[in-house]
Amino acid sequence: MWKASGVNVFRLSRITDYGIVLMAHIAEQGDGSLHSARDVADQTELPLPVVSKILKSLTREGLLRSHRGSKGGYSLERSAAEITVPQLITALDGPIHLTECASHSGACAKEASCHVREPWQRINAAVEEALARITLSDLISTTPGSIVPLISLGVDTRELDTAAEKGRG
Amino acid sequence: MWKASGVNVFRLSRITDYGIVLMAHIAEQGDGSLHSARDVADQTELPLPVVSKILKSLTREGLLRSHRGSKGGYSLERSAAEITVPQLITALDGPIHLTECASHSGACAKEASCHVREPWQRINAAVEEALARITLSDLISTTPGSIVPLISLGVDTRELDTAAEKGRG
DNA sequence: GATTAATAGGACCGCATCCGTACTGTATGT
DNA sequence: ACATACAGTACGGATGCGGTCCTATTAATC
Repeated sequence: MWKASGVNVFRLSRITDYGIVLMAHIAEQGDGSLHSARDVADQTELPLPVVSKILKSLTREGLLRSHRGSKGGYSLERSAAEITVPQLITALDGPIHLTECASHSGACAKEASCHVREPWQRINAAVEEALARITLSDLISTTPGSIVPLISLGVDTRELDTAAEKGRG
Repeated sequence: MWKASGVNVFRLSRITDYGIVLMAHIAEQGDGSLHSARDVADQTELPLPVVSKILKSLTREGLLRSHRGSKGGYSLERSAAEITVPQLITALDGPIHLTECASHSGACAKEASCHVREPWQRINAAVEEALARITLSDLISTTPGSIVPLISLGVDTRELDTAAEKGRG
């Protein structure tokens, strides 16, 4: 059966997906370590042009510090604990606006007759908040059973499951 | 200056955006009320074909109940308080998987060398959880100052602002 | 100073897919 | 019967992501 839109529209871009992988890789080697785009590409098994492009963007957005010339490379601008997921997303995908009308007033011609604009902004804030509580260092903590990030969110995964059940009727 | 990818990729589809508006409109009239696609389209000032398409999807996903024939229309299958945002998103945009590797193992050929897969799944769950705490009735509550959904999340918006500042360096 | 290695910035295009429309079929009330 | 309204599908245009390539600039090394 068809759906109104695609199969899975609510996603981050592949560039951002890769970007987080790259940042995690760099962070794993220590906050001050230096990495050339080539090295990172080799070790993550991602195409060099893509890696290069992403690292350049992250540098321009202030998340990485670049060192040009021979023996150059990239290092974290701040410590991994100070880099949050929304910062990474914003750097690569642009500001987090789940819908057009969640961003700013004036974006939608139907604003006057629409009663959902302000709630959308709240939803947007809720998502951004949830993500802001997860830092790059959380992403590289290698304790498999750890649910520290979720606990800090006050998350009870049982509720999620329950809601999903109900959603499926 | 260019970016690695577009200006704002992390968004819901327009169909889902509309879908929430439509559901909110229907819910506003009361849980049992009946609405034809034409009426909803007229009142929300959205194109009828689009509205029709979305309502059909929502029906098939179990969020609306349809009544065919003359004097037919759509009504909520459940009360507005029992319909959550992730259910709406899932119905129209498909399951919430922020990235490919957040969905299921085997989707990414680089799984073996990737240390970020499990954290991505946690991020995904965090977002879904945050959204699951917001119901359709929250969206139509017309109390402008209400931050009940945010409070239930334990959200402190000052932290978000601070993080955003830091992100911009 | 020449050379090499590495980042900076941007141009370009194929391809996927979202968005909206149109059309046929089926059910229901008058 | 007829009109109304939903069900399901097919289809095309436009947008923009995903990935590559090229040139300029900067820094270390010999």
